[in-house]
Amino acid sequence: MASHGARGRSGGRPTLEEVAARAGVGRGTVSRVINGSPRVSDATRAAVEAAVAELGYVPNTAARALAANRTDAIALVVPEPETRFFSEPYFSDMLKGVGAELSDTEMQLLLIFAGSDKERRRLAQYLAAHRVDGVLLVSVHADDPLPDLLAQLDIPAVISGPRSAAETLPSVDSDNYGGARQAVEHLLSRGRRRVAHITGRLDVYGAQRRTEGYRDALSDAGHEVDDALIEPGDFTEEGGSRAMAALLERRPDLDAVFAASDVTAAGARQALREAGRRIPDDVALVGYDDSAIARHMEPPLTSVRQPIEVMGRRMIDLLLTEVADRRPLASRGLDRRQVVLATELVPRSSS
Amino acid sequence: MASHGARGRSGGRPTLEEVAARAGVGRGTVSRVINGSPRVSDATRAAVEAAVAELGYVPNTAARALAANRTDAIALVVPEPETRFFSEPYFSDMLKGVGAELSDTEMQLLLIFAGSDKERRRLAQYLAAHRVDGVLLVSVHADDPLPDLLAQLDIPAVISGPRSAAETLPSVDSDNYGGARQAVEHLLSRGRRRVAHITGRLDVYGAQRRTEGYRDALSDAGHEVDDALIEPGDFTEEGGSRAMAALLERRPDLDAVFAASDVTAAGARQALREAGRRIPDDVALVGYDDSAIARHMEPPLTSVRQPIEVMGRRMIDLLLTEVADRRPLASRGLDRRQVVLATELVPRSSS
DNA sequence: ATCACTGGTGGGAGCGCTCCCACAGTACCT
DNA sequence: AGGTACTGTGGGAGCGCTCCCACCAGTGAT
Repeated sequence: MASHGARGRSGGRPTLEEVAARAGVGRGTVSRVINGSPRVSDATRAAVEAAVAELGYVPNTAARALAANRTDAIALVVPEPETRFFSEPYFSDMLKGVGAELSDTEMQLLLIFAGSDKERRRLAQYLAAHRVDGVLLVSVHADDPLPDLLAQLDIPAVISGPRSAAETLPSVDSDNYGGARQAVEHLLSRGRRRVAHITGRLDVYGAQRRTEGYRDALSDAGHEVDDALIEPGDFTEEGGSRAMAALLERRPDLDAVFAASDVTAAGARQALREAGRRIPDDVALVGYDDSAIARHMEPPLTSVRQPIEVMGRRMIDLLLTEVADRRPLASRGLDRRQVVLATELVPRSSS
Repeated sequence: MASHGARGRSGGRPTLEEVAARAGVGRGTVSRVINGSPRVSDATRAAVEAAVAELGYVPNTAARALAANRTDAIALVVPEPETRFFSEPYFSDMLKGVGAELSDTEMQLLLIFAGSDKERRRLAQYLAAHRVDGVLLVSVHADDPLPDLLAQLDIPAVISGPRSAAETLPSVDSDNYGGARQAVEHLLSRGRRRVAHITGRLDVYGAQRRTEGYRDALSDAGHEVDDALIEPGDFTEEGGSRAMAALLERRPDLDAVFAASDVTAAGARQALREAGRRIPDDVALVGYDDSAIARHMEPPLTSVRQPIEVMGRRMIDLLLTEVADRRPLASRGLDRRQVVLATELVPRSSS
């Protein structure tokens, strides 16, 4: 853990100037070495590195930020209360990917919750102060003012889950449409014929796409799409349960359900059980997310897995590119950088 | 969200200087107003505030940090991989308390994971660069070098869960000893006579205290402490299960178990069930933490609840005091600031 | 020998603040 | 009238970097 032996006189930490003196070079040269500029001779570089090691020099971030007008920090903004953040394995996986991708960088990651109004005001203030070089936005609703604020402040941002087909921000998403198709095609291949669908919150673009995937998978397979087999949910367990009850009432002959999330599926399972339907014997059930819930459900739930960790990594990729492009005067806005990652169906005994 | 209307010429954000010019005062005066100094006349203050609002001025944190040698940020350091952090509701509750207590402050909270060696090296570097004014340490093992590093760098720190009775750092903890006593006394009051104990990791001070509480509760009630009824665990489910099996083999007549954590209790329950013992009929079970596991267990688990959110708040209290004391030359080291909070037994049907 | 260059280097200027000293103004004693 | 003690204020001097321009060899072409 570094040598903290020798120190500058004033009892404080050594400065660039002191390193320069010790190495017998100028300030500029030390700065070049520290920042890995190639325009330094090997001998000089070695001398500077020795001085750095001897003094235990660590650059002063504040000074660097002031002089270079950058912070070397990016924020992961979660517009939800802490509680949801922790309960959803989604976030933890994403954070893992983000952390991994960031680990060979100098960038520092800040985690900022903006669930309450108060927290959002603080965040706005924080961003206005340009305390981060870029922002990672997760689970943003279509009408959130945050993306606009960021654009206005000219702060690079990447969003996970575009807000619409016309998303202007760089984004990373999984293939919601394709994932939904996989789920429905799987059910059809198992011989199911009356496949119902409980949607997610339809103000979330990804949820819309899943519903579209459901429709297209059915019609492409030569089935007609029966609107009576579609019931809106809201990604919650209660919503799933309520929707399932409604579907059973309307179409008691259904033999399969594609739920827009695992949590929704858990609610649906509850309603099915109360109605005396067996899973998968009477009704096959497929969820979305492949979360812990899916593995622990009774019976284990077939689900569509998203590569969340990879999504985290790709978001960092995009953001770092954005940040780097911002340094000189880069041309932006034209090339929409939207990444879409493939999903995978994980079959279990619920279907 | 602030007015971002008028701007300084250079296209950039307005500076102190510009605010001063606009308000017709000097730089020093604006600085005083911004920092809430009382040595400013009301008229001047009003003029400055107006200028600030008109220009949408936001102080440059880097400049402030450089000039004032502080960062207005503190770090919550978690020496565990992300995964554990997210799975334990402990952390989420603590974070809630910390966030709440920090919300009427200018302080920014950074969440830093230091589970791997690589991450720890980065953290050391980060701390050496003095990028935070203080550190909150959670779940630190007795032999962790982190506290020493912090002391060496002279960075204020507060620890949750002292490393030993001789802890030198300010700390916040719940009353592990008392909590254990509550658990055992509860079991005795229910008529149990052969109360076993599965310990936590005994290199964790809190776990030791729980075991001491178990012993003292028994002997104070006039029971002899039988070492054959004590089996070491490690806070994990497997550990709990293994320990329970060992106990059953050694003392098949036991009629109650106090487990050092809910997770341990979950493991014990498994082993008891496999041995054909009914809970609570044959064996009563009490856990520790009152986590979600306790509520969802079958049967629901009696457990000892710690006021984790409050602990988070108190940690911030202590840390902010430390940080403030550090500004002038305060006398430290003498008054050990150790906070211990009371626990509460939550009885459920497992006992 | 002269004139380009080019890789390597030193150091001034400045980033936007806070700190602190100096000073004007007023008030209240001797 | 002359001190003494404030309160409120302006502005110089940094904080420790990065940026950039100037400069000094050396090298090869003319």
